[in-house]
Amino acid sequence: MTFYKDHSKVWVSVDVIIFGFDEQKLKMLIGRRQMDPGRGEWSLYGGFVSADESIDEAAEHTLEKLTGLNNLYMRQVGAFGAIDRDPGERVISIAYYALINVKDYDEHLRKERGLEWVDIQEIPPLYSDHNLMVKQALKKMRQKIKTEPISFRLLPQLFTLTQLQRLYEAVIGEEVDKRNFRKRIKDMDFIEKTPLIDKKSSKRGAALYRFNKKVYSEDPNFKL
Amino acid sequence: MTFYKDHSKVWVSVDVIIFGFDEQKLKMLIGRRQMDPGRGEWSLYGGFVSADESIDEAAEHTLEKLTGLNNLYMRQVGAFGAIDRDPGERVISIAYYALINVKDYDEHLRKERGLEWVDIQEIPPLYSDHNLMVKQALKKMRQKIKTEPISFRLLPQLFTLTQLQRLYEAVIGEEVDKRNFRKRIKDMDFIEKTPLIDKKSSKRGAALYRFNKKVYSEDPNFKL
DNA sequence: TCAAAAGTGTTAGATTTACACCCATGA
DNA sequence: TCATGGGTGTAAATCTAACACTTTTGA
Repeated sequence: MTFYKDHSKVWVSVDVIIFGFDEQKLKMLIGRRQMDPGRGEWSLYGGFVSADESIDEAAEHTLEKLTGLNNLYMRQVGAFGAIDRDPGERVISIAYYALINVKDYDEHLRKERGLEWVDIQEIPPLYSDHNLMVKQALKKMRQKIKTEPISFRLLPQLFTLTQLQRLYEAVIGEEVDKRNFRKRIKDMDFIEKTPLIDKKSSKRGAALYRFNKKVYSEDPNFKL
Repeated sequence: MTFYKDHSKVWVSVDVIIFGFDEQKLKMLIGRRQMDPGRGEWSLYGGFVSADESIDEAAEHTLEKLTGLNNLYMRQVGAFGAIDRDPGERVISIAYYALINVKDYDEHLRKERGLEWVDIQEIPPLYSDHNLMVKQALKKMRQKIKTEPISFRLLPQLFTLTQLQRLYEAVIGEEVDKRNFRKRIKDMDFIEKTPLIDKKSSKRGAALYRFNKKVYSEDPNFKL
């Protein structure tokens, strides 16, 4: 408290947008806000940043509290700081988005928390500026999915090319040509065909693929 | 102080990265830090977010204090919140970058403030995590310049195609073919040729162009 | 036997890249 | 007159987009 004491402090929170894919549509998790102000409104899940954690850690803790999962793909969307964005007090919030495979998410936990998966196309009005956060998160994610293989984070470990295509379409919001899509996938060495066949989705069966992280990280692009 | 009083507050600052173009190279403004901790280190210019301003306003105020200019192009880079990022106290900082035309910037003011234009290629170690902020800002800006006409913010109102090309090259960090570059510019209706000729840069003289904001905003892409 | 999803190539069009010379002028 | 930067077009290569039929098999 010695250096900056002439300046005032503010509350800083994180809000996490959790995207999931249910084989058809891109969805996100929202819940009814459990505290005042705004109790009962649809809202993102958030938490305050405390003194002993970085903002990224705060986001991870929030996400883990909510999903029971960690090590999920998560990226910062940005800081939101309009003076009156929160109807109660001055709070600056940093938004993050995370990607999960819906099946990894415990339905029991979901119900206990009173959370719902809602279609990206049908997001209701949310608390505070959360709709804006979601809009920006979607924009970032659409950008990302074109340059990085984040799709895998939204699918089971093994997936069919049709699943991958449906996901891609759901994210970018338009249909793509099957043959052209598969051609592009074939060029990506980090998407490996396995000898396994999925028989659930069709009578004929579809080859299961998986993401090979090692191959990807050796790619000149390396990230993750 | 009624709703969130169980949570602790933190200091929030903004740091502004000011990019400029001096006809040859992309540069940014840095100065010697005027306060403890870190007094004397090279640093971005920043300021604390006070209770009566949004974070965007805080950034604008900071920028105006620094340059005497307002209405500059500015975008948020993101929030930086490692616990010990600031050597003095816990401070979360939100970075912004702004674009200015170096000639609009008062040299007198620059000297008074003890600021220097440094080449993007030769940025010295900066205070705290400021190098990281700059790195991310550059990445964002390089992205942007490919999809939006932000170049104009770094050039005088009237400019030659060679200037525009030099700027573009300085930003993306590689040379481009003159004929191909000019072909692309010709397709952009919002870059208008004026009847004026610049005689400073060559004996023959080069046509001066200008950015037509109206045409651009009628473009299907509309932004700014 | 047939409905439903899987799988597979080719061609035309659009976009991108590479490349070299003449022009106008002030010094 | 010559050195300097301004200005211009074409062809090859690459990338993208459009498009339709055969296969497998469980019901």
